[in-house]
Amino acid sequence: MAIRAQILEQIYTIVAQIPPGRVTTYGRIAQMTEGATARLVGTAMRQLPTGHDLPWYRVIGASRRIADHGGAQRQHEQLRAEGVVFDASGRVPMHLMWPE
DNA sequence: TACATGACTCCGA
DNA sequence: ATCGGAGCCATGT
Repeated sequence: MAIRAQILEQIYTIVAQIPPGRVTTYGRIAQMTEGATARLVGTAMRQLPTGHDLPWYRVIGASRRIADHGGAQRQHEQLRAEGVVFDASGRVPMHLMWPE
C-alpha cells in the first residue's frame, strides 16, 4: 500500500515550512502529521522526484545528525551553505532545531 | 503471498 | 557513549 495522499501532502507542507538555516527531524515531522511514522517520512524523502522544490536537506535524524543515505554528503554541503553548523561529533546544535 | 530492506526511533544493557 | 533489538509500515524482489 502506498503512503496515503493526505499524509504525503502534510509531510510536504511541513518540510516546505522549515526556515532556512534551521532543521527538524523525521520523527518530529511524523508527529505533526496524522498517522505518519518517522520511517514513512524517510520513505517520502527518498521518493522525492529530482527537480522538486522541497528543502529535504533540512530534515535530519533524532540524534541531530545527518542520516546515512546516498545523498548525505550533498545534504551536509547544502546545510553548511546556508549556515547550519555541526559540532565535533557531527551534530547540529539544539538551538537550530525547528520548531523552536 | 512471503521475506527482505530502509533518508527512523526508542529503550535497555 | 555505544550497541543491539524491537516496533514501525511502505516498497522492492
